[in-house]
Parts: sequence; structure tokens; C-alpha cells
Amino acid sequence: MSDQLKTRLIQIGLEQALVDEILNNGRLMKVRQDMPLISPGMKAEAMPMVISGTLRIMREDEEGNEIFLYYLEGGEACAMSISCCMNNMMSQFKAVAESDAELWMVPMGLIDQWMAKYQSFRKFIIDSYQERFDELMQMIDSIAFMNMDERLMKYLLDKKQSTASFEIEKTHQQIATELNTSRVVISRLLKKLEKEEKIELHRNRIEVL
DNA sequence: ACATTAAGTGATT
DNA sequence: AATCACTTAATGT
Repeated sequence: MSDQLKTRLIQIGLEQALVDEILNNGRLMKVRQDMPLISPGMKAEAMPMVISGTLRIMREDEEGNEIFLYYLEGGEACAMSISCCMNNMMSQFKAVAESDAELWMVPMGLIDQWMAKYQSFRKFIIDSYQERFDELMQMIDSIAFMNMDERLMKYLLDKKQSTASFEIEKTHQQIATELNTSRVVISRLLKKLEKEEKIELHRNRIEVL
């Protein structure tokens, strides 16, 4: 398992000494599907790096309305958690395990040191920050400028990509909740997509063509 | 066979 | 695009 992480970290371009430090100082955390990792208002004490599985990152308001932002997949780090920790702030995000997942939790205290000590780590963090930022911008675009049917299609394609599978095992209600709309709307749009032969509908399952 | 949950649909705002 | 009200279909007990 930690071999898997090790090769991944080296692939990313981190030097051996740093990889060793990461391996020696983090801890493994296994999460089961649908387990919440963090909610707004909580404080993160470690930065998660995804070894396997995927995390779903969402925004959530006080009433429990939520909106899907992006997925974190194998090899990616939740760089956003750094900003909230460094400034001793509360999390602005909600993270849930989209599938069973293995995470490598790196204590925040070390992030600072490593950024100073290893230029490869600084680059890694800045790059992943950039990626998250880009995804957030995409999400703003899609919420502000796209119609619900385009948003839904984007959602389906995102999901397909993140799981490398054409099968999406979710109910219309779950999708509606993540996109912060109603089930009826999703059902109708999905039906339309099915007529356009972009997807196939089954109970609890959607097949992207 | 019956109850429960998911999905489909017309009508209205 | 949201909501209501209702139907139909799939699944669990």
C-alpha cells in the first residue's frame, strides 16, 4: 500500500528524501463510502493525500443545502485544507468519501517546513492549489452561465472520468441534492438525455454512452 | 402479496 | 426551473 503511495509521489516529481519524510510522518486513514471527512466549521489538523478512491468536495450552507464542487482523486492532495489550517480558520468545505478510499494524512505542522526545504514540494502544493482553483472557476462558470441540462451533463462526465467507468450508481435524488436542485428536474433532464441517446437509465444506475 | 422507495409525467406558477 | 399531485416501476420483506 505505502509502495503505491511511494511510487506515486516519486512520479509526481518529489525527491527521495522528501518522500521518505512524508512516509515516515503521515498516517494511513481508511474511509468507507459516504463517510464524511470534514464539514464547514471543523478544523483540519492534517492534509489528506488521496492514495486510492475518490473524495467529493462540496460547499454547504447552514440549512444543509449543498453543492458539488469537484472530486479529489488518487495522487491529489487537498491543498485547500492548508489555507484553512495555516490561518487557523475553520473549513469552508465539506468532504465526503465518494467511494471507499485510502488517505495519507500529513500533519499540517510539517507542510510549512517542507515547503521551505524542498522546492519540489512547494511546486507540488502550488500546482495542486492551481488545479483546485481552476476547477472552482469552472464550477462558477457552470453555475452562472450554464443551463441545468449542461450542468448535469458536465456532472455526469466528471463522474465518469473520476471513476473511469460508464456506470454511475446514484439516484436522481442524490444527483439533485449535489447540484442543489429538485429531483423532478433531474429526472426530466435525464430522460431528455436518454432520448438523445447520450445515456441509458436504470434504477439506481445511469450509463453514460 | 404488500410496503417502500425510485422514477416518470402533466399541470401550474 | 420549482412545486404539486399523482402514476408507474422496481425492489425488499
